[in-house]
Amino acid sequence: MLTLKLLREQPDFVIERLAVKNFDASQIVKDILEADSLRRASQTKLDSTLAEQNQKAKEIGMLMKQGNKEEAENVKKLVAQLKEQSKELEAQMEEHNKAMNDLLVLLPNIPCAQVPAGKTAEDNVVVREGGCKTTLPANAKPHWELAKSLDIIDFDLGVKLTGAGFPVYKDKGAKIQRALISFFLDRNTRAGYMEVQPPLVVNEASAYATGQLPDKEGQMYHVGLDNFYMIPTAEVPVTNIYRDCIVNKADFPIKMTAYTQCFRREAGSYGKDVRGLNRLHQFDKVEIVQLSLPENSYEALDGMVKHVESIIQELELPYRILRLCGGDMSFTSALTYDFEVYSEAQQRWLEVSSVSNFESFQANRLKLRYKDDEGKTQLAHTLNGSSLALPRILAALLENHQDEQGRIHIPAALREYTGFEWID
RNA sequence: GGAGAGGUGGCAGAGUGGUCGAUUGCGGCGGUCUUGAAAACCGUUGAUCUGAGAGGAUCCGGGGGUUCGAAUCCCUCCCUCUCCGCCA
Repeated sequence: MLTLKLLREQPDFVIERLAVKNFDASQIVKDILEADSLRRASQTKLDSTLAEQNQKAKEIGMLMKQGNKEEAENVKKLVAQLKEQSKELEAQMEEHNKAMNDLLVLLPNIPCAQVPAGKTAEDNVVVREGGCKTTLPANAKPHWELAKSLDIIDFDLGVKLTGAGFPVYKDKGAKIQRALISFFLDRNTRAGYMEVQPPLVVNEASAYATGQLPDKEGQMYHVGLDNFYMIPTAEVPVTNIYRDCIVNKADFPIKMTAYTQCFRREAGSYGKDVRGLNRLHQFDKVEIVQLSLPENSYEALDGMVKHVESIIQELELPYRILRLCGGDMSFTSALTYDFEVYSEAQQRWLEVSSVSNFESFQANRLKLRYKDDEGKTQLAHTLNGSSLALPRILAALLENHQDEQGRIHIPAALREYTGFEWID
């Protein structure tokens, strides 16, 4: 959520920047400012009415003590009138307040200056490419075929147990999952991220604070009996650790990493883009989260990008880093870098990580703040990224490290975790 | 699942109808002392909204009610803890 302060002080700037996200904010901004001034006007009136009530109440107390009952009764009548007025004013104020908030949540985060204009994924800017170019055998297969022939991931069995999008990992398939999780967590903690193990279901307040509610309700699994939501990403519980907190300035940056399973309903998805491991209802991901002072958040973002890059390099995968254009960015992000790994077998780039700076957009809803040097409360910045998501990394490993016999060669960095060099 | 207790400022913990936004302790910050630190002592220290400011308003789990006046009384919902039961 954008801050009201920004909208009040620089409405034209907000409109101009949101245009980069192809969002026409002019009407909404105008309506918000109007609701805001109505709200303030009614609050001022309400406050002075209440102040008068408070004063009269004290007066009555004094009169009662002095035994001046008659006068006290007169004042009581006055207060009764004021009370009616204030009830009306309060209702007015709440109405304007609600109108304002309803509009406020419609505005996406403003993209930072580095965000390129553009409408679709085509307009994203390639920052750099790297990693090991692989030359695949002529008979290279997509990962779902490899997984089947090696019998390490059983999609059909998952359908039997649960449904599509819930694969069963078997044998070395299960082992490599565990290896990847440990490998990622170790790399992250080595880079200064504290490992946390949060709950996999959260309450409404948490889902609201990171922005999954109210608008993305249909994308989460909901445990109706207890009104819990299954987390779509570790970002939700981990970022919420600092909900409603005023953090000591000296404690920044706060760096956390968490492995969790993630649950996404992915309603409406279909087709070849979702084949195999490309899109699942339940998947494993290791997330990194940073809470930062505003002045340091872009430096922190660069650090996260370099960190994720180093892990992909260790996995010997061909990759590229994209700076997302305005049209392809998420609602909440101010700047996003996507990592993609090339799948020769599928002839396309697969997104394996997305690293974003949300500036104060998330912190505003979270009420995550710190005291600046003047003792004023300020919103912190939040950032997060996958480091990394398992299914697509596994898909990329299978496809890029296959040989002509359909065996998979495990990259050196992973072998101490897997305990084997080949999946065959 | 059954029974009971309770939700107050960063934490602990008083407060049961009016001068309570709230005693006190710890922690934090500033100072005195010290070569420096500790200890001791002194001072200071909640958030949000509103206002140019002085100030004003709101907040004692959430919502509603009683009252001229509620942290305090009533209703309701939520949550936490303890004991019993069940159990990885």
